[in-house]
Amino acid sequence: MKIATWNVNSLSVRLPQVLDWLRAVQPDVLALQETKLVDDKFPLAEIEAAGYHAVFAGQKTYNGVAILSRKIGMDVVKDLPGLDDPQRRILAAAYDSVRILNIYIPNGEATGSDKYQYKLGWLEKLTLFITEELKRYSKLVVLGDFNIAPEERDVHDPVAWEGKVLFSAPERQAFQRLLQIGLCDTFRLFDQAEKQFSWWDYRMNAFRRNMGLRIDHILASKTLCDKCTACVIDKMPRKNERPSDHAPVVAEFS
DNA sequence: ATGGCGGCTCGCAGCCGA
Repeated sequence: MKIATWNVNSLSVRLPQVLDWLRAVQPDVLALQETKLVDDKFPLAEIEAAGYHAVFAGQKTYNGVAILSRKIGMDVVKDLPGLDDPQRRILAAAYDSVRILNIYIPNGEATGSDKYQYKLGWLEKLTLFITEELKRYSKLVVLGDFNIAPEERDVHDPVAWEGKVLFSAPERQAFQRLLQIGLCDTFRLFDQAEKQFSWWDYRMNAFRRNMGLRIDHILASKTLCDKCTACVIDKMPRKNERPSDHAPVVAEFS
């Protein structure tokens, strides 16, 4: 089973690239973030024509998440329990015994800002929700745009980023808590080349200079980590004309 | 120190992202 995540930064702009990528990579599940589309405008016909089902939770201009899948999703959840939040940042669905939890964690703007507090609160509620989901599903995948670089090796310039949003201690601790409650970072189950990132700023030729961060992740429960055979970042779509600033991440399970 | 790019909108300037 091939499971992927991609922050597309507008699905209406990136739809042709997503369809090309589905054809080339043939994932069983693709979790999308930042669709930036209300549900009425979700391109369901094009996605079904490509051989995929879809569940989606959209809003205007910002955020928006979707899961494309070969099978039909069941037990769909679109809200983070305990948080009254109009922002569409979470989408869970079950595919047979495999639970997929697609998340777009808030950016946080800057440490100390209101948005940073919102991010930390969101992470607390997320941790509680995952704890409950693990009780219901032994095969759980939590994937998406985490907006957290977990370790120094996930940052092109850790000295410059020290204490900054996306790499601050409270955010990294929240990420570690997700590992403590029973998830593994599938990317780190395998030997990886150095300086592997999933996001590069559009500015300053950051992609060409590989000035990036690894902030898009695929975490899995113990049962699935034992079955994980690969996890890679696919940089090819970042080389497209009009690319998303994020690259897809792909994990495979036997 | 700033803004740099790209996508969005009750749009043509200002916001947000990371």
